[in-house]
Amino acid sequence: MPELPDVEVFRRRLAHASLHRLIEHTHVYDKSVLRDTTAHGLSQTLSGQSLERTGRRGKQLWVGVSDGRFLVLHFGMTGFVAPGVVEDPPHKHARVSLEFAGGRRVDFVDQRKLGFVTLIEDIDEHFRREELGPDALDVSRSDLRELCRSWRGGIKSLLMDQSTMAGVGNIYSDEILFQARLDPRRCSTDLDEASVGRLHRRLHRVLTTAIDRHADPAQLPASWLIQRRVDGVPCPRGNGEVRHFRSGGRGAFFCPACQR
DNA sequence: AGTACCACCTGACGGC
DNA sequence: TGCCGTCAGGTGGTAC
Repeated sequence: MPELPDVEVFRRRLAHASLHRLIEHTHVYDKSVLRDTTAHGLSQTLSGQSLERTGRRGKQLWVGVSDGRFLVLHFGMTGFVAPGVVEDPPHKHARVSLEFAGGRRVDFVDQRKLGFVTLIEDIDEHFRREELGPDALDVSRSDLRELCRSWRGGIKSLLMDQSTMAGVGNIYSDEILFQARLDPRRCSTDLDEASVGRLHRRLHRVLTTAIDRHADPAQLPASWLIQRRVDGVPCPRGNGEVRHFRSGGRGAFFCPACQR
């Protein structure tokens, strides 16, 4: 689930619940989500410190620790941040939780364990090593024009490639292409200037609107494709029917009548 | 360079 | 009720 808007919501939630509070305890319920660190290492680093700032690049959330290091969270398909209080039992699928002075707790929950938690020294080096492109919200129209020109594949795979731009996944790529009225299978080099302009505008508009609505599909406009991801249902514009196809092993949806 | 396919995990759902 | 196959919004490796 978690794409850029979801992770931005997690970031704000985490910041609200945890910044500038002393970390008293670190619990690791499942060490398989830890990358390049151990339960002991994580606890040693975090206990007695505080979290001072938060940031995000694409789908990765980073947190600046008071000792100068960074905690980096990735949510895979099923991860999220769940704030609470220490008296409450941890979430069923909590893998790591931090307890703060004053009684608050934040759980890193990840049912399918496809996400990770790591501790790193240098955030820029981390993103380089991950080969993460610029955050999708930082991509300018001319950047996008250049990316479309140099990418040899389909437009949907360009949007979803995290080294090209970071943050867009399967769901939001379909939404952006629906709103930009572009066939997801189109080759990116074929896009004319007007199409690149629409794509850029919708890239930003979809992501920022989703953030404003707390990345909650139920709160997103009915004119969006997001709640009509079913083969054969009428498209939100009433022009045609939503179609399902496979794109790189992923289930993708679009409206052949609207998207060219 | 880009794509297809499998794997990683767990759980939900439909069919029988 | 239970077993089985299939599917799921992310990503990495490998083979083409």
